Amino acid sequence: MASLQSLRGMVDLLPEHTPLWQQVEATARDHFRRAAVREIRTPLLEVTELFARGIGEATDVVGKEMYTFLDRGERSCTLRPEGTASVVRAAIQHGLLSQGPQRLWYGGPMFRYERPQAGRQRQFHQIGLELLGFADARSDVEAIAIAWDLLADLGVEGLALELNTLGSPDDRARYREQLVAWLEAHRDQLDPDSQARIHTNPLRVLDSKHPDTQALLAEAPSLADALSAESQERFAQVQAGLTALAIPFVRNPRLVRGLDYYSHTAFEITSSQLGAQATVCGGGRYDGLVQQLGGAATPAIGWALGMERLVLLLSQGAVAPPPGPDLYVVSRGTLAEAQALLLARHCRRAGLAVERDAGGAAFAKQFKRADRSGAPFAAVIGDAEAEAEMVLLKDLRGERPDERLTWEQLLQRLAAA
RNA sequence: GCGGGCGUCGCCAAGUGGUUAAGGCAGCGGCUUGUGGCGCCGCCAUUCGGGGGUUCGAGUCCCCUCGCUCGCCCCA
Repeated sequence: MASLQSLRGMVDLLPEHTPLWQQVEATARDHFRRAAVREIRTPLLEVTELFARGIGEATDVVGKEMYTFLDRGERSCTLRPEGTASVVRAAIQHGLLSQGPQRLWYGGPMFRYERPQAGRQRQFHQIGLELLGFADARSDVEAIAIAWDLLADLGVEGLALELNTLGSPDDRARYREQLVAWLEAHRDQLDPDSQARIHTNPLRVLDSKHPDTQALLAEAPSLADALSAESQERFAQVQAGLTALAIPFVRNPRLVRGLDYYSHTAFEITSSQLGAQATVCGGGRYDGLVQQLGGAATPAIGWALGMERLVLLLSQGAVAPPPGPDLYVVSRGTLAEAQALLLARHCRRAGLAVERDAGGAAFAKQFKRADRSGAPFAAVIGDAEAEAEMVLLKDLRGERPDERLTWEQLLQRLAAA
């Protein structure tokens, strides 16, 4: 085939699917508005170092999934693989944080060079929340609640909130040492992937899907035991807060998350109906990131929600057929066709959705197209109507007889319909 | 990066080595030159993702390649 195609993993969203996306976006916007969260938009392209430093060199995202290239100035640029690093960078760059805590949301395409599969594309879309400058456990609860309520309001069912704590950076460092030592001692019993991660990303080993490794891990030192009293108390507060809001959750001690910047609360909202890529929304606390990217030490929590996966869940229900226009204008004759364009504009200015037949076709054909457009009414202008500056209103769905009307009468009739 | 499945018209789809590649939907034209939804008639793939090979002969067999898809990995 000589014809051009979209790049692998880059998906077109066709007109029949955009209404559902628009509905999700509108609902999300409304939830953010009600939660006093403001939108921020950042570039799709950033210097590579932002992600290398922010997400972590050892992560899969940075190590093998980034769209990175040299621009004409020989700078290494990367198409953003996630949103948080960019938002934090922008907040630092523009001094947002010196104006107090920031409640921000963002949305848009992200890029990860992976093998596509169900619920996974190379260009995909996220909506995300970032609460910058909030340290309290209550902000963790609030962030999660915003995601939970949004999903519930959209009518997604069968979701599970999985919750874990990664502890403070100190807890994590201490635990990491214990874990590495233990993994080292059992190296030969681990699967190859896990062996490779012992030093680069030991916590990820805990989440290995390998059955043998998983069985072995039952003996490993647990993160929970390494937590300081403060971290434990903090985690208890988060759980109590969720319980107070009647948001059900499941503790998952193996939930680690792939990005380096997380600490304390980590969570995922999953659905069993998504196939292998079950996470709809994932996030957590990242108290160290702002500082790591050159800002003042600032606690923060956030999450990102995968639009494609969410839409996948939503479209498992019945999809409403796209609405047709309010009016379809049919015309024949030179004068009439000129008037049809004027009439269409007149009605559009009055707020109606109007489709005008390209004209030229046989009259019968035009009515056929009018019918298929889904419009409830057709406005007919022929030579006779054009001379008199009238239109014939035809009821395409009901039994009402044709009416000969002036343009203003037409608008009134349609407004009443 | 590694496995499995698949690739015939815009969509669905028959066809399993033998002359001209069914059919349905959509589209276009007509029956009906100012009136649609139903019906009827006609048109709509020199070609089976692409390239090689086997054969007298290939959409049908073999090889390579590209793409789609599901899974691993990872994550939204």
